[in-house]
Amino acid sequence: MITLTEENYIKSIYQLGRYGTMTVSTNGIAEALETKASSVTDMVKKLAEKGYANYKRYQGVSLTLEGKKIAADVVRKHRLWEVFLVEKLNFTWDEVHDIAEQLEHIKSEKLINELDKLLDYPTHDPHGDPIPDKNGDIKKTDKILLFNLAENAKGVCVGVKDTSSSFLKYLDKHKIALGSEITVVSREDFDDSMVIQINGTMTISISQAVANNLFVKEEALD
Amino acid sequence: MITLTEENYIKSIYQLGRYGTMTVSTNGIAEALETKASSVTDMVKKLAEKGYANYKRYQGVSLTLEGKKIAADVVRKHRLWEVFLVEKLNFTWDEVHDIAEQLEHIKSEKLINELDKLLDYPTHDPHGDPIPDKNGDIKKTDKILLFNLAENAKGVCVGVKDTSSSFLKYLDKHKIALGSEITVVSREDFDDSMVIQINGTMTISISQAVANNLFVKEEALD
DNA sequence: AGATTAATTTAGGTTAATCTAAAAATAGTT
DNA sequence: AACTATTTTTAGATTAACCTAAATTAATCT
Repeated sequence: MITLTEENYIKSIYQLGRYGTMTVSTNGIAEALETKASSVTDMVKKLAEKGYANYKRYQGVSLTLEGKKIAADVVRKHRLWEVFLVEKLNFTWDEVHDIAEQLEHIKSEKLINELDKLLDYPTHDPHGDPIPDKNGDIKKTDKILLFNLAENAKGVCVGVKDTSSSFLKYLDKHKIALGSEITVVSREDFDDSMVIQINGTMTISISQAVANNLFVKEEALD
Repeated sequence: MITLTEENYIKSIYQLGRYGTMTVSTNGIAEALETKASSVTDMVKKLAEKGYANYKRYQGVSLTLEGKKIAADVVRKHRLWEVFLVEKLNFTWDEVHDIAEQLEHIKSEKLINELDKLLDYPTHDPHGDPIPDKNGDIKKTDKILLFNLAENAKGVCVGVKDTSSSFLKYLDKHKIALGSEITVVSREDFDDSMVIQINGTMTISISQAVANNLFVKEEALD
């Protein structure tokens, strides 16, 4: 049996280590989970004993195959619930994270499969993040940060890196949503800000912080 | 802040004490929660300290107003989720209890209100139990046990007392569901079994155990 | 390479929720 | 009313998850 806390640690290791492939530091986990490094050491030992993680002291942690399976499952549930909240219960994308954080731990295979069906098998959550399938596989898209688009280049908004409520509300305010077409009108060397046009209409100036937290899929120029 | 465990104890006290009005015994709670009486004593003290329960040693427990509010809220969530599982996710009434037991602890007022709306404000769960409203009030129906129906009397099935999977599957097998019309054809003094007719067609003999776990609303005779 | 800094681990302790076994209070019975 | 049985409570331990402070290992920088 796996506890809720263990699941959260495994999920963190999975996400910090780019879907479980890389090795993760004790401090990194501690920061992500808002806990202390010493607590992480304890837990990581336990996860290793249980066969969910590979761990040698001072060498960082990674997940075993079994650990990755568990992590992908939790992430799958988290993201499906987020879709549910937005699609069926009128939540906005900045409201769903904390609730999905609770719902991701509900245990029932039938529940999650039926939810998947109800939502018509979505591939991405409301923030554009991919939803792992039943086997834990995720479809990778070739998204890049808006910051890396050249002047005059065009892209479609496909995701956000920062999912904080304040950032998402900022995007809402400026009518930037998943699917919006963004054109880089000009870039400013001085402060790395850029002027962009949204869906061919509104033109605004955005800071480097914004451009570095918005994923786009680049489009061919006309 | 209230913990998951505290919520479960409060819910038990609420349900064992007929929606929080009566006093409940330590052993009763222990049995309901499959734990030991000594654990119950500890927890009940804590609940009293926190203002959720009234407790004097050796005198049993009851809920304060605040405790009742919390309990009703948990029960409301449990039953709404059960409706959701059956109505939207193709679950049968014998499958929903354990999952609702997990879902009832999810904390989000908006979530539960939106769920309520999605389900079109149901008043009863799939087993016929009433769903408390936002204020914790429940609509009481004048249901009686099938066992208490006289010969030739008619009733409509409105609920089950035993919600175990085996009992619910028994009912499914004999095509007894909420809303079914049941006529008492005859009663047997010897073993307290009775012969009933379901929806004017199928006639079967049921044991006292069955008749004592099925709630009906009596109908006037023709 | 040696010294300093940073990251990680160990040691020892705390809290919530549980348990067993023993003691105390209540309830039931003659 | 006294004795017995049952229920409930107390006392003392255990486990999971956490913490602080000190010790250790690794990384970085002259």
